[in-house]
Amino acid sequence: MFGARVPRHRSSSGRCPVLAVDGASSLTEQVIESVREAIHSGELRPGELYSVYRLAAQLNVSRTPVREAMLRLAEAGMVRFERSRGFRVLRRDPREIAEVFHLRLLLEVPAARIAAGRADPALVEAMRAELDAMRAAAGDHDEPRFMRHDRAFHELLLTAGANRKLVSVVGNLRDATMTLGASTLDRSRALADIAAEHEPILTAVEAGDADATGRAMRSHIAHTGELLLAQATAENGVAAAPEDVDLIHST
Amino acid sequence: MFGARVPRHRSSSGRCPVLAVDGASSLTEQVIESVREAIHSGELRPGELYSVYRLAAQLNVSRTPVREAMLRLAEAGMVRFERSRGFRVLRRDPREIAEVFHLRLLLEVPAARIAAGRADPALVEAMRAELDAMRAAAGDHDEPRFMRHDRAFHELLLTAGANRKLVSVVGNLRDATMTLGASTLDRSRALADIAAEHEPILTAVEAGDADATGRAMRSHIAHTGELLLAQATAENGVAAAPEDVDLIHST
DNA sequence: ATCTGGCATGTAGCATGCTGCATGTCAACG
DNA sequence: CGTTGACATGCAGCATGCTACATGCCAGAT
Repeated sequence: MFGARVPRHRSSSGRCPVLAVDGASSLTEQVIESVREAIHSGELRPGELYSVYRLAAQLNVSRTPVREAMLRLAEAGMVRFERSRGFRVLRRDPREIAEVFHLRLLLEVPAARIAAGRADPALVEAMRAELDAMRAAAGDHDEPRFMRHDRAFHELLLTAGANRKLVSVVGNLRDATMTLGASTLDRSRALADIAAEHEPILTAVEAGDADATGRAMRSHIAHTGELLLAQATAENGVAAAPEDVDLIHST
Repeated sequence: MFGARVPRHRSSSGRCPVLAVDGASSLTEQVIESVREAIHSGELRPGELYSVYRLAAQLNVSRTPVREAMLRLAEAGMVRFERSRGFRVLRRDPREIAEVFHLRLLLEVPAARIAAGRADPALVEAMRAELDAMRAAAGDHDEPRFMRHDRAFHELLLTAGANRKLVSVVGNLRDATMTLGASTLDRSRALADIAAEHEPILTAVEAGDADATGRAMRSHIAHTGELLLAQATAENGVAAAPEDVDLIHST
């Protein structure tokens, strides 16, 4: 299990004197991160019942930060509390994946168009750096690292779109899809493909071409959505519902 | 102050035996609602420092549910914790209003178009009922009631658009703007105006005309955004930044 | 064999004690 | 009069005790 990742506290009460391991300031945030990873890695399985008690014991912290962490995850829809029984990791159904990508299309395409109108050499350079990092991560089959740089690439562009709220909403949407079980598909190929899709986006931004940027972004997000949708349906052992696929393309 | 709104607990520890007052199941949720209202009514003012300690005493509950409530509000961006100092109600700057309405345009207009294609007599009837209730509330100058029905009207339409995630995201965006101080503008007129703007939306939906529905929704949301933006700038005593106004119309 | 009721077990939720820390205050010192 | 530094105050954050409740299990009754 993922025990003892969080620093040990003193025998009795009192603030933990160990400096923050993650750079995260509070125990609660560290627990959130641990649980996120545990879900992503499959240590915490959807559908199963868990309890704050046991989790706290495994993580070597008291129940309070665990409880607060789970409450926040519950609010994000990753988990559901059941009164007097425990909490359950929610299963990501394909429907939800489709919905998230529908929203990302609605938000990120216009944002990218706006950002393209404000092409800035520094921005382009930063995005190029992230794209290179993505390719490197794809080569190493390092999915977590790939996801980080993918996210950074998109955030750079969105931030240039100058709507902070939009950036945070899209960030939450990404979080919602990052909790799929570990992807065991032929990621090696898929990662490289996805990285390649970012090239036309960057080119269009560099040229200050809003239309082209929008088109490139649309096709990239739609494609990513299809990949994840296929993966999710495969995990659940069902076929992808046509209306879910349509939802992604209904923009 | 808003003390003693939450049921009194027993002298020492133990679960509060009083049945839930609000219909809300947990104390935490009741506190959230109390604080929401207090912010909206001006009892809790932006910029001021408050503490979980004092708030818990005023509400007659222990610190835990208050803390949890404030953490959730902090995550929603309504409040910010400052280490070892307390928490602060955040001021809604005009910029944020503009951003929220920009997002609502990006999301609600397409959603309304989709929903219009699935016009359903029951839906139209339900929306008409909400619209009537809005007009009645506007007549009574009952802003909270008006807001409830306004929200219900939009949610009916969005739900018909068949993207649950979109409904919840838009709901969060609404929450983010509902924390403006009590509006003391000539609401009486503004409320009636806003209600009237819903009529063309309803008509277009009834006709199953996606284009018209989208246009009506766009102009309604843009107008509402302008109103709130003007109100926010008036509160802060500054003029509305042109780029904020542009943001709303940049869709 | 089937039903039933009480009890053991484990849980969420709330109350409360405790600690380190940020800040304000004020006295002693330059 | 300005500076500094020890102390008082009040805070968030964590640990932990306690209660009501949901559920499973098993003994005893039918």
